[in-house]
Amino acid sequence: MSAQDDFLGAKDDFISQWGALGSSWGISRTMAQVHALLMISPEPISTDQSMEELQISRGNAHTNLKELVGWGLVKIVVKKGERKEFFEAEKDVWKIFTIVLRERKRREIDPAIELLSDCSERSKNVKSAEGKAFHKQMNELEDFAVFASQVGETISKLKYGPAIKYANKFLGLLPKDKS
Amino acid sequence: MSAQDDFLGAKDDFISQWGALGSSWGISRTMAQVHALLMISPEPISTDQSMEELQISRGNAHTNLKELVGWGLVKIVVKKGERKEFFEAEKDVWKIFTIVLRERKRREIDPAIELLSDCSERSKNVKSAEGKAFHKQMNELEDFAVFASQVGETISKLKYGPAIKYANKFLGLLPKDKS
DNA sequence: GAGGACTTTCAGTAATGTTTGAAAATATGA
DNA sequence: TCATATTTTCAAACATTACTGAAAGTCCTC
Repeated sequence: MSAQDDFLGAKDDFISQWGALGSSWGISRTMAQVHALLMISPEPISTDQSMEELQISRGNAHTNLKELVGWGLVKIVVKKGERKEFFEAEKDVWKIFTIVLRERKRREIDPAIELLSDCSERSKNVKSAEGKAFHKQMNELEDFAVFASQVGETISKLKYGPAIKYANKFLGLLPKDKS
Repeated sequence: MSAQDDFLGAKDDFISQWGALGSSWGISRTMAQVHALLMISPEPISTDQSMEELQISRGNAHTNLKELVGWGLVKIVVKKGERKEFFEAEKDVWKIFTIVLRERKRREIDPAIELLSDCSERSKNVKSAEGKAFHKQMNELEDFAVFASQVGETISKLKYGPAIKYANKFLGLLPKDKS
């Protein structure tokens, strides 16, 4: 068993399990696998190469590659002399994180704020106990969502260095675990 | 159109849309709806009441209520003189957040760390360019995942007050937007 | 220990989400 | 312009997940 074989096995495991993890996020299994493949490929790869490596159909490869481009996680590169499009993933982990953070804020937190603010508004004059409890809960959820949104916004604008610096300061502020 | 009617409409919208949002997280639509229902109910509610309000089957109501109990988001309460079980959701928004944070860390980040660490190990001696790129990427992802795990751990242990205090200090550190 | 109130399970069904493959559209170069 | 390489679309097939309803299980109470 050579080191190269170890690596090839690890590569397959990474792609397959990254896919499984992706689906516990909101991302489809295949999209996560395509992303995994691109993330560990030193060279940009084509639709046909993805099809080959992941054993998926052209339509599937195409859709998922374009969706990743839509997320901003992957860029299209055109090699000179070639007609095909090639795809290259962002590899910097902090950049990947901020992209995903921004995208999920936009897709999940922002609509939640809208919902909560609307529900709060529509229940502000209600008299029943049930209604008052509802109004209060809507307000509290909205306040939290707005707060989370601001924190997300702030973090996504940071560079890696400052982020780590703040985080370490923050982590250090807590009492040490005395185990 | 009375204030009470406004509220009833808002309540239905909240339940239905909270469900839709839930499914963009890893949570099933119905589980999120049950959670929404419990979160806005001033009184604990029974399986039959959930079935009635959400128009779902007994089995479905039962499974989702118990799953919420499993997450720690809902508690079973027994009313004296009653044989039925009633269910009551945690309403404190910060507590809900820390419970979800901990649970998702356990389900998503921890397994990722294991995967990445394993892949890093198995590719440490490889010589090819592709293999070296893989090893590097695994290390960087692992470092980040461990870091995220620690931040999550720390936040989930905070009380709401200190969390807000730190966050405001943090938010204030960034240059103001000059628009 | 029988009867009823309630909970739990699960096989079958329904609903939803994903993938395929082939055809249509588009782009490229001679 | 045409032939061909490539991308894009999408209806139908497939896979996965969620839900139902009824039956089995549990736990009281008399």
